[in-house]
Amino acid sequence: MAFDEGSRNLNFLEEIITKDLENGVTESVVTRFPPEPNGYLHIGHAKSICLNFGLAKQFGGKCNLRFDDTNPAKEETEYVESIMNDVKWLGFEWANLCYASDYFDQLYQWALDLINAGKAYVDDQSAEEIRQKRGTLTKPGEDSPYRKRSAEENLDLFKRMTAGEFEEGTRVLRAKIDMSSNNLNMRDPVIYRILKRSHHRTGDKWCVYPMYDFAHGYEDAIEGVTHSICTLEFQDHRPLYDWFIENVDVPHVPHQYEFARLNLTYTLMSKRKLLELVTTGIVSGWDDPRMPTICGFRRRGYTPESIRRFCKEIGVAKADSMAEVELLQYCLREQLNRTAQRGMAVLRPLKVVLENWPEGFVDELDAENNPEDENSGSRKVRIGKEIYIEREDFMEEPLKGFFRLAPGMEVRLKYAYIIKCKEVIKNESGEVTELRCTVDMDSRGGDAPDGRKIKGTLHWAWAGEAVKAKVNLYGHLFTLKNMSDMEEGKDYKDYLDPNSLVVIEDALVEPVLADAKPMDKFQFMRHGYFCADHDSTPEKPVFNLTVSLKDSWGKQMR
RNA sequence: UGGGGUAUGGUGCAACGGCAGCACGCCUGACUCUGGAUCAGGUAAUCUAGGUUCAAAUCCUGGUACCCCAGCCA
Repeated sequence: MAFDEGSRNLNFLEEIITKDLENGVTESVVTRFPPEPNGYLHIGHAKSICLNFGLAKQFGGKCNLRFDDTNPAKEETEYVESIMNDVKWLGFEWANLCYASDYFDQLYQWALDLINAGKAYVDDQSAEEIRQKRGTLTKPGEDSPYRKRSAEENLDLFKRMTAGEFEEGTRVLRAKIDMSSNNLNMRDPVIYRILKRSHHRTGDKWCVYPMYDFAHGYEDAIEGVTHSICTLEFQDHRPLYDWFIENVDVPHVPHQYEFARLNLTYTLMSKRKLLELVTTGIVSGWDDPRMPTICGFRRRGYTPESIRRFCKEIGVAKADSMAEVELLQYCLREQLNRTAQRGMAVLRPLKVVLENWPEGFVDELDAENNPEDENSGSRKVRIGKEIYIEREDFMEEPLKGFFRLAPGMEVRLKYAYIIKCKEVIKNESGEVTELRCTVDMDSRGGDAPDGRKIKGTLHWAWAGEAVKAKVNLYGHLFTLKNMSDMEEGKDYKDYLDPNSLVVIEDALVEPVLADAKPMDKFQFMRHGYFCADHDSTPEKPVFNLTVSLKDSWGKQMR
């Protein structure tokens, strides 16, 4: 029996680590999260972050944040800052902050070692020639005519490449492995290319830069990484990863393991396409609340806890899979229900006049801040003769099962009084513009003195102190559940949901909500969770819909 | 048509030769001053064909389907 009862139910990575620790393959665990600073982090990265930092923490090890900045053509400082910020926000601390570029000297030395050992050569072929001679999936490649160069000649040429003597694209350094390998990655992969670009950290020091396959394992070796965790598409690269490690003297031998990346319904995860959404102005920026970026989720009002919880709930395996956004939303609601301050906001106001309300009278009532949290206390809400209710809480001809307001029907105003609809006032075009109701003045607090049951309870806003607010209602950016199911000839832009953002300019919110500080989170009762946008002010409050409440009536209506 | 992977309810993950389980979703019902939350219940799965075994999701053999690989990207 390989495992006792206590070690059951581990995911495959935990199993590997547990075994390695038990068998003395390693004494402690070192992982790393290795983003390329060429874009913003998204929810897919969050899975990797939770795995790498989480595993290290779980086994008492360390996890480094390492920028894999080997391609100066694509990388920028703006991205490294956003990445650090996002990782911290998610709640993780790195043991060391590392950059692949810090290892360029060592990497270069190892390249020289490979050349000296006859295991790397300078190829003068063009990119096109190299591609053609690589062969195909079914046909082996051909050796380069430059493959047999002497170590001396290779050394000379490579040093001259490094000195900037040759133009970009004219020469590369390749590993000498096997042009007939079934694994295309082993067909003499390019390991250094000439790039006359300024690097965000090393400036103009280099004009040759290492390729990912060559560099990555060495970076792990330098940092003492024990378990180098990456996504499935690198499985074919593992023999190469091992080859580089085996063919020079490294301080430590790391191993690579692969897991299935996250796919999410209604969500695009491609860095390139996300960049395009930003640059074409389809969204307002990387942190548009509809973006699946970490900063997008943050601005949308998601919490780091909920994202971590989600990453835990989806688990980790090697089978391609598609997680449902509903699970993410569940994780968020689960937390916000316990923690979010409640408030009343009327998104689409309909005026209601309480006909028998004493003229000039203003009542003040207690309202719980959060019924799920007994320590949250209460606040005062005030009410007078003229109030507003939600337009959709009134139906002139109520459908079966509609237990809100309708002519002749009674309903309770949350925390306040029971009212009854007496009269419907419309404008010339037949639109309902105002309701005339009577109020049961003996029902203060919400309970009928005669004990009659009132099924419907509505949220409301008193005209005397409600504050006008802007509310952004966000939904899925795309209409397609599985974005890889796009029809032939169609583009992801063909699936944009025109209603992914609905702006409400004149919602009415109670005063506590208007006082919100940017990023404060609330439950707008009977609507959902909202957070104050980062440019919200008490004079002009702006709220973003984070996630709606579950709505069984609305579902029934659909 | 080469190589590398993966197949368990609608979705995601367990079960490591011994009663297929958990979560989300969905559907009932109870309760409710949020049609929320909560509570109780229900629905629903081992890709396929053989074989080994008292016993197979698990082991063996043969199929099938899907994903990845022909960047001087990572």
